[in-house]
Amino acid sequence: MIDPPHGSAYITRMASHHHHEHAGASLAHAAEAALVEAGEQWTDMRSDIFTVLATFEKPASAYDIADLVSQKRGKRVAPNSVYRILDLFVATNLARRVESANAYIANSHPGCLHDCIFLICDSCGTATHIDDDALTMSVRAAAEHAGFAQVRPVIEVRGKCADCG
Amino acid sequence: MIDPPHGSAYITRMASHHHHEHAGASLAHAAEAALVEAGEQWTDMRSDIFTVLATFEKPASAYDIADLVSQKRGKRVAPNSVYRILDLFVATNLARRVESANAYIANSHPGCLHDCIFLICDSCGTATHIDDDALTMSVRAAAEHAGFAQVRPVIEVRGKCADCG
DNA sequence: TTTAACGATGTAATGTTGTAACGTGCATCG
DNA sequence: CGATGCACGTTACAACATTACATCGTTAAA
Repeated sequence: MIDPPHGSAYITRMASHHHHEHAGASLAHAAEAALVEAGEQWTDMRSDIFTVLATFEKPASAYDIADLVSQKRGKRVAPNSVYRILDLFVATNLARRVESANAYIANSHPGCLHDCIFLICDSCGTATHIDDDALTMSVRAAAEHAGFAQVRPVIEVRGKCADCG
Repeated sequence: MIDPPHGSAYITRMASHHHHEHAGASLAHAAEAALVEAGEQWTDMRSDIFTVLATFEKPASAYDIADLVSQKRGKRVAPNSVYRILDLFVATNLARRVESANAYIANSHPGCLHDCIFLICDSCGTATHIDDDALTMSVRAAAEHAGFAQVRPVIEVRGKCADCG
């Protein structure tokens, strides 16, 4: 039940700012750069998994990814392998886990560290994210004030998105 | 993957204030009162499940509860039955789901509606909660500003508690 | 008083999410 | 060459959650 969330030694500081919202190939390149920067390899498998994750219109479960990558490769890829790589992605900030959906989402600006706020639509399942450092810092501060250390905020909002109104 | 979180028609407004932190039998009584108030029955099964949940020192999974209640009754209680009742408890605000732990926790002041902030220790698994309406209202506001409606904030912080420092 | 309806719980099966343990292939480097 | 390390494969299983349907007891209608 204790579920030490995929933390790591990789992420150590809050990045200073400037957002490039990447998409498609550009995002994959940014991801590759970030991973290499972290001293990890950008393999075909990792590339495929990242692409599927980034292309998926909603938060993707490990099994969603396993299925799609299996198709793409014409060979079964076990969930196990997907989890390994997702854990790496989360540790290196290439992806985020959406706790309330047991699913993952690609980070559209890797290299940029935030406590994201995710908005997940209960109707269509899509997720968007907000960056509001003032808010997330307040949450961190509140937790630290309560004696917590090494805090990792999980801030998600379930609801109905504008489209599903 | 879409995971419309155990919402319901029961909870419709934000309560005005005054906290009584209940414990033990007092809490069970408060829970019973709240459930009856909501037009539901306070059965033996519900009582047993609530007691186990309230007594459990950490967020309890449905299976944790199923095991303990089974012991107590000397008869197997299926997870299924536990989930049903947990869903009811969440709907009536007698309990909360801790999304990042796939587990549940008793509400120590049922009848009092909040967006709780949970602090979960990655070492010992215990959870505490903070009520900070200013903060949670800001999160709600941010989500609504992004076009979301019927929002249900999920605010949890993983970290190391003071004891595990 | 039978019987219909309903709510709560039981039973069984199955689906989904997540981990553990161990094996294989391949590159690098002494 | 052989050792090491890393990525990935394979198998099995554990943990979490839902579905469909059956049973039982109480209440309400006929």
